[in-house]
This record gives sequence, structure tokens and C-alpha cells, in this order.
Amino acid sequence: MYTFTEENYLKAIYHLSENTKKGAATNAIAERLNTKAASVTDMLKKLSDKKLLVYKKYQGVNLTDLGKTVAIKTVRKHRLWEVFLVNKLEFGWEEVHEIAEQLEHIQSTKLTDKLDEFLAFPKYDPHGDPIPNKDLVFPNRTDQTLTECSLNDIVIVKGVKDTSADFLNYLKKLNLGLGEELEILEKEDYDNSMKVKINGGSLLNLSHQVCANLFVITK
Amino acid sequence: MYTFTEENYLKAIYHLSENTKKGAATNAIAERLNTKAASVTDMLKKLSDKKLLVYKKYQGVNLTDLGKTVAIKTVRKHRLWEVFLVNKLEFGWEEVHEIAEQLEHIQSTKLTDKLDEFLAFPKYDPHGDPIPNKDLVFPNRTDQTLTECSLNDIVIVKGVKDTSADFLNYLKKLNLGLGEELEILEKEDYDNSMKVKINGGSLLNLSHQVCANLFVITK
DNA sequence: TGTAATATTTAGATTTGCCTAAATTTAAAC
DNA sequence: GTTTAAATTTAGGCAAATCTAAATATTACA
Ligand SMILES: [Mn+2]
Ligand SMILES: [Mn+2]
Ligand SMILES: [Mn+2]
Ligand SMILES: [Mn+2]
Repeated sequence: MYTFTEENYLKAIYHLSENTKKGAATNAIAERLNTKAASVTDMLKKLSDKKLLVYKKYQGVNLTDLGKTVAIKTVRKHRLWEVFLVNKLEFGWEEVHEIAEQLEHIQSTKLTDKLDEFLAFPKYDPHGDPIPNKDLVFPNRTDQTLTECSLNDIVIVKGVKDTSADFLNYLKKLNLGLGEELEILEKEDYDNSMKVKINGGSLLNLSHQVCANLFVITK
Repeated sequence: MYTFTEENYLKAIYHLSENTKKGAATNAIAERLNTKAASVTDMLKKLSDKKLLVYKKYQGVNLTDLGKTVAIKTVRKHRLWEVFLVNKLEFGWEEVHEIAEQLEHIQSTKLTDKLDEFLAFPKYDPHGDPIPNKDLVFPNRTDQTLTECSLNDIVIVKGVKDTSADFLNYLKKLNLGLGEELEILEKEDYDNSMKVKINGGSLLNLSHQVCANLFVITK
């Protein structure tokens, strides 16, 4: 449907617009894609003709709904392949991006969805970035557990996955409740435990089991 | 290293030269790649410049060792991905070719080799075609078991994988020995059993266990 | 062996995506 | 408010891969 290049442009513009309200700047796109501003201008006109984005000279660009859909589909594929490479093929999380940049352009919705299923519908990629589902909906941030957070993240405890009395009592014993702020100081590879700082004060070691049962939002 | 298009040309020429000794004809290549003879001629000159094949006007082409290596690497990737799609993602064997045509161009030797390992170093793809190993060596034909053969194949029994007395006695009881010719009449999806005709005569039902322990060569 | 049919190559163009250099617009600084 | 700097766009061109139409070579066969 769309070319390799078109998908890369749309994904770059999508990421550049993620935080800011303003349209993506020509120079910023060029830098992200390791190309020249003049090439970007050429391409923006073509993508505009195809109704994938709205372009006004000198004003930067914004994706249309169609453009956003294509971009998010590409992000979905990219992140699913990264999960595959790390979880199934035992790649390191630092070496998968490059390969996923290629795999994200494979055209087959069925493949993407079967891969998603094979991976047990992961919500986050190896870098902690959220993976949109088949309907292109991103996971609710409150679905994220502490396990899925990255080193140095600062998060707020929003809920528990395990609602057993045992778990809740243990949390009380740790002085760990809803609304607490946690800073991830260490992630131990050996047993997936974490060292965290609570409310900028005391330190705590949390086992993998605890981390996996705490819903948090990233600050 | 090589483009999508270059790999496709080399693979096509490789397959066309597989049986015949003669070089691949321009028209045959064009047909295989759904393109025009004139485009093929253009491309052959470029591939010749890159020492991937030997081209003499009007004489057809033959791959150089380098060209053959690139072609076989591509075949390896294609067939490994097909195994992945069928064995891991549960695609039907009839729907994987198209997707593998895309996946075969992903550039990463490490990925290919890790995928190979993840799939437990398969020797044949879902269509029964042999998969070259990391060193680009094709499996010895005598490594092929009856299980890996396709419907209507006619094969010769060349050996047994299970050398237990139990198995050999059972074979004797079935009147099935080395040198016998088997025609595969049916492959039962339910239990992977096969109905075969022995030496053009009597019919036999062989369980999956039996098939998986018979080394054969395709006639 | 000469002619017709077939295969192949050349010529001239097109599309996609990219580049450099020059011109133009917008934003920043004085 | 000019002037200057930065961002962006235009102009002109190039390489890869393709196409159609025309020219040439090979092969088939009368
Ligand atoms: Mn990535
Ligand atoms: Mn990622
Ligand atoms: Mn195939
Ligand atoms: Mn195959």
C-alpha cells in the first residue's frame, strides 16, 4: 500500500508531533531521516497530495487521520518485531532497533496480528514503549506495571494487579500505597528485582513479584 | 549490501539454472519477475558490472560464485521465514510464499542464524524444499525423512533414523525395506499419517512415527 | 540456404527519491 | 524597524528501476 519511504516519513512526523502541538518542522524531519531539507520538502508535497498530511509552505506539517493511522500501524509493527527479537530470538535490547526498522515495513496485516498473538499480546516493547493493539489503541497507562518501567523513571503507584490480602498486607508493611512516588534506582538483571526510592526519601528493594503486581503511571 | 531488486534477479536466475546447464534466458527471467525483457537486459548489464553474473549479449547469463552465494543466502532466508510462518505463527503452507518474498530481503546475518536456531535448524521448508545451512550447504538428500515429502512424491527408502530392533521388526512385518519405492497418495492432516503405494502395488497406512524414521530420496 | 518467427537488445522516457546550490521567507537581534 | 541569521523552498540534476517502440540478432523451417 505505502512505500518503505512513505512509512518512514509518516513515522518520523508522528514521533515529532507526539509531544508538541505544533506541526513538525522540515529541518527536524530531515535530521530524523538523515536526509536533506530539500528532499523533505519534495516528499511533503507528495504526501500532501496523497492526503496523508496537511502541508502549508513554511508552516510545518501535521498528519491527517489517515496519515496517523499509517504511522501508528508502522509503530505497532516496529515494536512487535522488537519484542520478537528480544523475547524469542534472544537479541539484546540494544541491537534490535536497526533490524526492526526493516521489519516494520513488511506488508501483511495478518502477519502482524499473528505475531502479536504469538508474543501473547505484549503491551510494551523491550524499551518500555507502548504497543498499540490491533485496533491501534495504545495500552492504558494504568495497565503498566512497575516491571515494564525503565531505569530512572519516576512513577506513581496507581493500583495493584494482585488484589489478594497477602499482597496488600505486604504492601502496608512496606509503607507502599496508592499515590506514592517511586524512582527506579536500579534494575537487577539477575532476579528482576528493583531498588526504588519512595517519595524522594527511603530506599526499598522490591522483588519481581511485587513489581509485576503494581500498576503505575510514568510521571 | 544488495538491493531488494538485485536479490530477486539473482534468485530468479539461480532457480532457472538449477536444472539446466545452460545460462538463463532473458525472456525466462522477465517472465519469472513479471517484468519486461528490456528491463532484464538493463539489469543484467548492471549485475555483470558488479561481478554477480557473466553476461554475453544474446547468450543468456550464468551466476558467478559471488552471485550464487547471494542467491543461496536469499533462498535460505526465504525458506527459513516460511518455516517460521507455518510452524510458529500457524499460517497455512499455501499463504506463506508472498510474505516470505518480503522477509527474505531483511539484512542481518545474525537474524537469519538466530531464526534458524529458534526453528531448530530445519532441513526442509513447508513445501519440502531444502534449506541451506549457515555455510550455505544444502542438506544431504539422504537426510530427508518421509514426513518431509510432499503429496504425490515418489521416493526410495534409503535408511532408517530409528535403528531399534522394534522398529526394524515392524518394518519387516510391513514388507517395507531399503530400496522400496513409495508413492505418497495421501497425507492426513489429523494425525500426520500417510497412505502410500509400495512399488506401484499394495497400499499401506504409515503412522507419523514410522514416516519420521524413514530416510528417503525423492525420485 | 534464405526467409519468417522468435528472442534479445537499444533508444528514448517515466517515476521515485535523493542531492547541491541558489532564492525566498520567517524569526531573531540589534 | 532594519539588518542578520536561520529555516524553508525552488531549480536543476542524478541514479535506480521500470516501460514502450524500434532495431537487431538468433533460430526454426521451408
Ligand atoms: Mn526501535
Ligand atoms: Mn523500541
Ligand atoms: Mn516460497
Ligand atoms: Mn517454499
